[in-house]
Amino acid sequence: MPASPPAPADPGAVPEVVSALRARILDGGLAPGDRLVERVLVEEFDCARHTARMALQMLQDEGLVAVQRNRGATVAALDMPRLQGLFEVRAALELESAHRMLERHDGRVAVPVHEAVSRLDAVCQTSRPAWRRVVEAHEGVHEAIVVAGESPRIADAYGRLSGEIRLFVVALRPLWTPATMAQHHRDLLDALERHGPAALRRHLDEGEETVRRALDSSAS
Amino acid sequence: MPASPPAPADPGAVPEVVSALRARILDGGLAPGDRLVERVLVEEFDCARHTARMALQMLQDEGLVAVQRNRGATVAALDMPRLQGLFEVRAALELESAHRMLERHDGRVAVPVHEAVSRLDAVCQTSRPAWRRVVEAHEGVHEAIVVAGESPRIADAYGRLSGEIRLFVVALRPLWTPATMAQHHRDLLDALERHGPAALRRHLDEGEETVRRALDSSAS
DNA sequence: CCCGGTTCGATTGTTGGACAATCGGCGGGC
DNA sequence: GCCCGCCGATTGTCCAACAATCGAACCGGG
Repeated sequence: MPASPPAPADPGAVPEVVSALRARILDGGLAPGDRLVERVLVEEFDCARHTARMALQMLQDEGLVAVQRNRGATVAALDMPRLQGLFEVRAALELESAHRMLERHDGRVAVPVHEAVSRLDAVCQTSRPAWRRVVEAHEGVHEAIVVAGESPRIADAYGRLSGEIRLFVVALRPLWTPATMAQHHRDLLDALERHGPAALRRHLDEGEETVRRALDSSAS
Repeated sequence: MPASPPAPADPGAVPEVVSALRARILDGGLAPGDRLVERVLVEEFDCARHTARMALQMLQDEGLVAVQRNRGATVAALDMPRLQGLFEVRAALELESAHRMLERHDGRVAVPVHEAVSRLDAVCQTSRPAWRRVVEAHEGVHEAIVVAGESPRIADAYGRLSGEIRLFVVALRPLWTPATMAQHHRDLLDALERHGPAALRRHLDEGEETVRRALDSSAS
């Protein structure tokens, strides 16, 4: 008998559908506004309708799809109110995390956060980096800050936002070069140790404002 | 035809079960740790198993029940790690709300918050007030702060915590008299205008510490 | 007496199929 | 031209079943 069971520890059918759909949404295979009809999902993933329903429910909790009673589910639309609301919650969670991190490390930024910024830097310095890699490294920075706050529950809450956040950060592509991205986050570390969590607030506000312009121009 | 349809606008079977169960949990009809067996719920509420399942799912999102894969659902236990995690997220949301409120009102506390504190005061000054009323008025104060932050999405996130918060606040009963409750929140308003959101942090820390002592003594 | 493996019942996860309720659009009637 | 009622499509709920999984009781050996 093999010591390690070859079975990949089946987590159930629902998570399967959830992650498949999530991947498709984040990769752009499904555009915001697209309808998600249960019958189609059933054929697509060869599962029962209840399974598809449950999956849609989970994705709604993640903010990636919007379901309206008796009216079906659609891929979440990226409009201005959503952007603002998302960044408000994000600010609340990240600022508290930063506060906790700085409080625990005597006002210094934790090592993993420095490492994450370095990785972002490295990715951005390669010639013509894939934007996807940039986005992932960028996520790593903010996630590192949240984790450094040492509150598993805040980290959980933030994790449920991450998909939705990515949806918007990819919209930064036309306006931010990898170089600006890297520069902004190097600056952030300095400012954090110098001015405290308020620096992170300014950083997030800048990001939101930029996404806002990106949405404005793409909506026109 | 009557102008107003007598039909109470059936919101569906799931919300029915959800609110019934929520009420029972918050009123103490169901104790933390009690098992919630799907079959029993089906008989109890005369609904399909999937409906009960969905309801449990929703209540899990609210933090009132814990479901473990293949192991069923139980009423959420009030242990120390949960208390800490809950108050961490709560602090993040309330502090950001307070910050936004103060920023918008030139450093002053918004009127609805004053009114909420007055209501709490009034309830606490009646002779032998029902603790339930005190808890509700107390909730009103913190909810008013969150609403004054003028971020619907933060308010939503906070709303999903409110049931869980109430579970712990009722535990304050043995340690806080209505008088202390009222005093603490009158002081909070002063401190908020004087020292900013940091005052709210101290307020929440005190509350958490008190609940902690209550849990300690009740666990012994 | 204690310990390990085994069996068994209870409960959950998933599936399939069925039906009523609801929504949006289409066409007919005024 | 506008309003109203019908119709297809889709969702919400229910019923019934089966496999997978877990916990606990059970049992035999040390």
